[in-house]
Amino acid sequence: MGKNARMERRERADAARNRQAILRAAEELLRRHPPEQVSVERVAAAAGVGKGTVFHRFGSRTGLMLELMSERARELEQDFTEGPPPLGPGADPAERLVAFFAAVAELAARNGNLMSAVEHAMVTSRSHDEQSRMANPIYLAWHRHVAGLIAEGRPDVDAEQIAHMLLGTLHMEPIASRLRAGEHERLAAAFADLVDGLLRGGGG
Amino acid sequence: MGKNARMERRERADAARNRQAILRAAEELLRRHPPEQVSVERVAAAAGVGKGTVFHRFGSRTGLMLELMSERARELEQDFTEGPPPLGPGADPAERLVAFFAAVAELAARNGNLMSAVEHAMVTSRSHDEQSRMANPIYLAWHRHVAGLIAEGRPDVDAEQIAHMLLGTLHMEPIASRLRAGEHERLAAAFADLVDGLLRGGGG
DNA sequence: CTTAATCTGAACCGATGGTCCAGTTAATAT
DNA sequence: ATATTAACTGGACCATCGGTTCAGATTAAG
Repeated sequence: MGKNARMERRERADAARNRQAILRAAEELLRRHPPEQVSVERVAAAAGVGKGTVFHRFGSRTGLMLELMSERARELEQDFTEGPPPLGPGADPAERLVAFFAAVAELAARNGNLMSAVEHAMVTSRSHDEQSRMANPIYLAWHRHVAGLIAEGRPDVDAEQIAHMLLGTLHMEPIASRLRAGEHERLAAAFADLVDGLLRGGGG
Repeated sequence: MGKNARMERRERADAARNRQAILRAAEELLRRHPPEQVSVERVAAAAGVGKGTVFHRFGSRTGLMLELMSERARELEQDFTEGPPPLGPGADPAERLVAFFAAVAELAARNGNLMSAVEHAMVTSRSHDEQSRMANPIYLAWHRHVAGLIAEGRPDVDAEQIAHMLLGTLHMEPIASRLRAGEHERLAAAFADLVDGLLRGGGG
């Protein structure tokens, strides 16, 4: 086949430009305003495009937020699946879990309202497609990772369930607001206490 | 003073009747449908009253959901503040915490979507008053209780923060759906593992 | 019965997520 | 260059929702 003859109909140049404009505009708005004040229309206006374009590109408000989150999460995923310890393989499960939550907390803090923005988008979505958290690939990957580490350290507990619980803590308003206030280290410390107790206290 | 001369302008009979009709209708709808499908308008229709009446009585959608939740939570609060162990005073903190979460899980399971309904109402509220979780008296009471028990058992950790985290787990969709499926015992067990590790593992 | 306060409910409002589609534009074939 | 075509664009439009308004109905008190 010639030069990549399949060629998959690449995204057009103007489309790519607008996609970036939209993502960056959303990012900027989220940095300055709580998620419920960042409507699709405002994002579109800030990006200098029409509302229809946003939906054409991202399918829904949720799709946009998810894409934004993916950008940030991809690197982290790389790190915890194949990076160096304590995030990556090598360290013991408790250490890795603590490191993972610290990393997530920092990611969330750096991006203002991203975590709650995704949450907010899902809850307020009026679209028909399955917007369940379980359909969110990022959440799935995180859950698999956390559940795996828990099971490794404590084969006797319901790792899947507890993983959901631990991940759930990130969506809480009282937590999110602390994140926004830059207190992610205080959060990470609290996580560490929880995880330490769980993995080192009981059955290990 | 005469027979309760202050007399406080009691709620009118028709108003009281409608209040009950609205609460029961909301309860019933919530039992059959996810919270995002239970609009104020549907509740009003099911109760046989106008939409305006609902808002007059409860102020907002959030107010209605909160009232519904309060009905259920009042009894529980009594139990854990002055009831017999293991919920009430007397048992050790770890036991009381586990019992508390088991009770909350059961309460939530019995009422289908109540927990997520309150959450949903708060997030989608367009009203101007402070709808922060911290303004929710039930949440406040629960948080105070949980934080107190944690601090009692582990004076070395950030009890306030961890209390937020533990309570936060109740709002997650994956958790809520398990609650709806009646798996509150599985949830309670997971809670127990978390709490046990925390209170008995580390510094106790 | 009169009166005054309270309650009621349907029309109305503003905002939002999402859809539609006629016109525009970039990539490809000629 | 030009023609062709598929993809892209954006603003008008829609349905729904939480919430407000207010004129008329209803209840309780005097």
